[in-house]
Amino acid sequence: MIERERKVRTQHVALPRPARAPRRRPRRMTAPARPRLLGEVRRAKILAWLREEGSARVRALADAFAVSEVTVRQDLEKLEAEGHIVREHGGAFLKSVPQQVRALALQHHENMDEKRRIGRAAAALVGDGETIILDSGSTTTEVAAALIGRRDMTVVTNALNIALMLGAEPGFEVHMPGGHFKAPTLSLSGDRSADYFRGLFAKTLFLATAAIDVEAGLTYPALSDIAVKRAMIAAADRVCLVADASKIALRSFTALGGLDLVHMLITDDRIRDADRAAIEAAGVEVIVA
Amino acid sequence: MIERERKVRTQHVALPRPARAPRRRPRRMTAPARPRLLGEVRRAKILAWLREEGSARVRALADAFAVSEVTVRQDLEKLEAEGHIVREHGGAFLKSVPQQVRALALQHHENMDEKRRIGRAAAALVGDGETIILDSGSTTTEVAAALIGRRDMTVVTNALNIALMLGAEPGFEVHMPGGHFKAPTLSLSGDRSADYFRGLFAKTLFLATAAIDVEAGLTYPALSDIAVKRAMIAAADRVCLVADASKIALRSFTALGGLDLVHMLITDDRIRDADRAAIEAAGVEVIVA
DNA sequence: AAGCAAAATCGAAAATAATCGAAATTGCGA
DNA sequence: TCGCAATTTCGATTATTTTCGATTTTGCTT
Repeated sequence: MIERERKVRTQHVALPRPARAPRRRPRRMTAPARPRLLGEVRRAKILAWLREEGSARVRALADAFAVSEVTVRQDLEKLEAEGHIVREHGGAFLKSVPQQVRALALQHHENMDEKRRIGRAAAALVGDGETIILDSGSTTTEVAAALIGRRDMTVVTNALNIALMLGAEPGFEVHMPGGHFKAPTLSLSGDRSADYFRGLFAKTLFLATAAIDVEAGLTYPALSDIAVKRAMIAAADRVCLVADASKIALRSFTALGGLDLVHMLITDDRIRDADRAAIEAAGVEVIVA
Repeated sequence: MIERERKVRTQHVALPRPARAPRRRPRRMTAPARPRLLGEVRRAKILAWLREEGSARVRALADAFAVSEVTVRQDLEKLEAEGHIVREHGGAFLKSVPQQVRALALQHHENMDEKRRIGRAAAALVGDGETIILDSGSTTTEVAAALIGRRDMTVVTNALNIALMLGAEPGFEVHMPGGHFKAPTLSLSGDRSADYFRGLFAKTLFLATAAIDVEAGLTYPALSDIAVKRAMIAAADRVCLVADASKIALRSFTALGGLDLVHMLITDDRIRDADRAAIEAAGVEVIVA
């Protein structure tokens, strides 16, 4: 064990330096705009850590990246200035409006683990800078949560909780259709909602559903949602259904339409082989998260 | 009196696990099993605990997070000040959902007492069964809070927090215009918001403002709100401005129009006599809450 | 009800930990 | 070698948490 003596001046020569390779960098004719990007890399990693953990302590970060706590503090200061994080005495954390808002959606706390996986898989289909439409629902809320950290996204959603979650994030533009507010789903619906989507185009729609059935197609408990969902489908290039496996081979009250309306389904691994085969036979790409 | 073992400070100095980075760890004899949580994170976890259990005792929280009971109390005090919980002798419990949503309106926790009085006075102008329009803002949020308990109300609002508050109440129909979501005010704005009000009529509009001035009229910090507010005004029979006295005789960035747009102003008793006289001379009925 | 003891809270000083400012040091490229 | 900018060091400052005694509340017994 190395004795931690503070007065030794030449201590640094013995320090382990895992990051730096002794290889010489080839000389460049054009000087790069940023001579040092090591700092940027570290900051990006700190941000990644924060997105994973939610918060970080200055000392832990200093240890992890083998830099002084002062440097970490400067990094955090920069990240804070960019609006990504909030700094506090012992470290920093992400603005967790999302956490708070996620708890707002009262019902449907079942299958959360599957829904989270589906959300991550769905988010992987979206690239930075795209425009997407997010339906309301607990699964689509998880899609929204998984999108946090993206840049230059434009999101259109009829779900108030999703708007609140993403609207506070830097790099997100959030738009909502108007309509009649329904408390159980925290969503807007009605004819006026549908009108909003006229003349609007998005790359991908993540659609929620109450029940999927090969014969009945997509069915919903309430009539009023149907118009909005039709309008959303019409406005999107690609329709991606997100639904956990418990909804497959069920029927609800009113039908939106057949499976030919959607291009892909993201679900979890509890889907039965027979169902999967039938859905794929209907021309829908099935992704198991 | 039971002596609890709290003062055990110096236990084993040498941990069996060899430290990966022997960089520098200046005198830390007492290594807590888990690094202490960030204050904000701890408060978030307390909130999560409360959402799970419904209530919590100070002693249990102190044990769970390995902090003193005083610290827990301070945390609870903070959470109470933010409007999330209600504190009582042995611990704390969660507020009702509408009350929590009220706390969502992030900024402007100033002059809350005046705003609450203004809200109550404004609500007194509204009868059961009427249709009203509620602008976004902290004062209009108080109007909404004061309306809770009414029957057969129809409310049109561009404020997400108001929609969430009232939408869950029985006896309330809530509609929202579409538009671009702005996080600081939790509101929707833009041209599409304005379009929504076309062909819509309401008895009373409760309008918020950033600044009132007899000469400059009503002024706002952002241009994008103006269109929505104009449309709201056009859709309402009676326009009722709600603003605490600190906003009187100020000017903001862009003008909506003169005081002739509004029929009444509800404010608090800090309004100066001269201002009141000037506003009344402009044809606006002034109500002091 | 009234009284009493245990438990919980409050206020403020003390202890601990983290931050800030500014000078000194280092790494890297010209 | 120099220069620049990122990083570190160190003392002073600031924020947070704990300690401790006084006070209030609660729960129980009479």
